[in-house]
Amino acid sequence: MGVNSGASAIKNFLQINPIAQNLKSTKPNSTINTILSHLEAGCLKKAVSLLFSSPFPFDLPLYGRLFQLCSASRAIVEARKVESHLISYYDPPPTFLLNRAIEAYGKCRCLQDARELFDEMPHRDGGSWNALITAYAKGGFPSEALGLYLDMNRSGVSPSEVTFASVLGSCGVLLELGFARVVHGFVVKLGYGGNVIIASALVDVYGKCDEIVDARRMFDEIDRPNAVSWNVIVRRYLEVGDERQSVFMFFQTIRAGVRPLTFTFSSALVACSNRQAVLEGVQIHGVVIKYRHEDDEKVATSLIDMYMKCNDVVSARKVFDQPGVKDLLSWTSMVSGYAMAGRLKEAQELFDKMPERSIISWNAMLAGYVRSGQWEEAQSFIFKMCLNIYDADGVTLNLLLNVSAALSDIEYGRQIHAYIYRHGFESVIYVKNALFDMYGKCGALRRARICFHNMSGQRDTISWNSLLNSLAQHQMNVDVITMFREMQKETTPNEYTFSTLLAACANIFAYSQGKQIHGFMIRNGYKIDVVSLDALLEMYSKCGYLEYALKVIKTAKPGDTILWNSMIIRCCHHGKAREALALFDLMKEIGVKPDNVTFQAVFNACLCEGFVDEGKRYFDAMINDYGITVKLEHYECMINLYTRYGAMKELGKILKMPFKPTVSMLTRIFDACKVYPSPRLAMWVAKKLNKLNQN
DNA sequence: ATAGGGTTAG
Repeated sequence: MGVNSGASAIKNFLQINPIAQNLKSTKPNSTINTILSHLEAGCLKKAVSLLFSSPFPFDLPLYGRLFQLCSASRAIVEARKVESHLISYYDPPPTFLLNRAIEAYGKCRCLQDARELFDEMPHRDGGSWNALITAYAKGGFPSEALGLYLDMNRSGVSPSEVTFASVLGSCGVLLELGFARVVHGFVVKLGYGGNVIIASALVDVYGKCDEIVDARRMFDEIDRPNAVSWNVIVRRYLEVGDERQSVFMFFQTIRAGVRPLTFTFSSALVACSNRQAVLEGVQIHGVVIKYRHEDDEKVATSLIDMYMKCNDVVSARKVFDQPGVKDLLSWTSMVSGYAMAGRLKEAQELFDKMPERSIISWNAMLAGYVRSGQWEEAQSFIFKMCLNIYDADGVTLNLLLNVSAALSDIEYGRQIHAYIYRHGFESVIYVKNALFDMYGKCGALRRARICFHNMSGQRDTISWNSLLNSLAQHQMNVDVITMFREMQKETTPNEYTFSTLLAACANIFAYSQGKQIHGFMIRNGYKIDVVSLDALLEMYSKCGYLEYALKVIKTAKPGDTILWNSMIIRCCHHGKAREALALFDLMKEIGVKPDNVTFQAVFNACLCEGFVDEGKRYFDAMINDYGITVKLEHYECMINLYTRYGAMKELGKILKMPFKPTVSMLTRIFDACKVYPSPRLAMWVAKKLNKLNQN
């Protein structure tokens, strides 16, 4: 070991041939002055190049300063030269300076150099261990860092606060909860529990390991949390999905009088977007302005994102149009916002104007087309994309697979599969999931089965949901229910699982299974969102248990008008118009606001049972009490009602509508006139129809 | 003569 290190080669050379020590410079002071003036001018390279024109040792602080500069500018070549000079003229060189050298190598990500120097040091102290452990931890080798920490303990060197900080960071990366707990004990034993940096690191590890309660307990133990501590707790709450607490802790930061970091703003704003909490988002915007962060691109990006995800496009645009916030990120965010809001024209326009684009910008735009199901547009966008990018990533491949699945284009899907194989994306679980999903949706069940089998050992909830979906899509309803049992042996279902499952139950009228699933959801505390609630209603209604569905719908949120609408429609399908109308009354009682679709459904219910007077009353109420603009569809319903039951007088009145009657309306009126004689109306409609026929 | 914790667009 160590033969490849430049520094050690020179050292070996000097040991057998120490001519350097015999050289004498005529003007040592002039050399050092030139070096200092280069450093003053910020020119590290020039300063270092002059080192060896002085065959004398320099003062120790100069080496220290040089190493620090090398660290800061990641100058590996210079760091090696400084080390050479140091070990040439000091024997032995002071340990603290070699520690600085290890740090410099670490910062330059030359872990090999750091390790060799460490191994060859004649005398090591705790600082040397710390420098190397930090180098590994920060250089992306957390397990090596932990290994070194164990070596350190074995060699009898006591860890310090610095050691613990790095070690806890590595535990966080590796999700080594057990290791972290042991370290925590040691921290307390050595009396470092009050150190805010270590305490924050502990909060971070516990949070990352999903132990948010312990994280919070640790946080509460900190005497005076600083900006980083607050940042950590806000972030960790966000990442475990407790957005409410995340936002709450953000405002606590302000109350504690701590100025939040820009990162903290971003986290809190993401938390707001996830909860659609625009009011809190606006408050955070206020804090942004108070702390003069408005023109920080990163904060602005988070603001744009928050407003976009809360459907406030105007405010998002306002932030974006502020001077000085436009960068790649905020452009991308804006495009993504438009795209995800389904405003693809605006998204594409902005995308075309972007001064530069990253793969994420391309993905964002494509995701918009995919989300809105605009497959043809997606295809032509992909064509352009292929000509312009060379760095497709996992997300790109996912989207491409979604497109080929939607178009059932298995040929294209296979090509993407080949690309995935060639570029080593096969190990990425979400790419695999999308691939499997594609084969399933294209009906290539044999290929899908192979994919699913190949994924054994790393299948997650999404893989299983995909399987259930593809079975459901092929009407294999019984298999959906069977495979759900298999799924539970391997992973836990989520809300999406249940909507598929309940739909399968509904298709085969499997009431008892459906009911069991409902019970399962309740027992296991799944939140029943609009989609699964709708699936439940559908299952109970289809299985003929309307009363039960009615019981369930009362647990819906007042905002979910759609659920009530589809429930009213379902009642009509079962010929239960009275129940449908009762539902409408119940809506009023509970405070659910009906919309135009609700009234269409209500009119249809009246049509089923021949409730002409009620229909007219509801129609008037829609206009006068609810202020809903009457659409052509509503007139259609009313005309159906009046023609079917011969309410010719009302029919005549309603025809003064602000729309041109459609052909089907006219035909229906004409037919009604034959059953319920109404000469004037007959004349009017005959004229209209004739005119149409002539044209 | 010193080190250390947090990382933001799909």
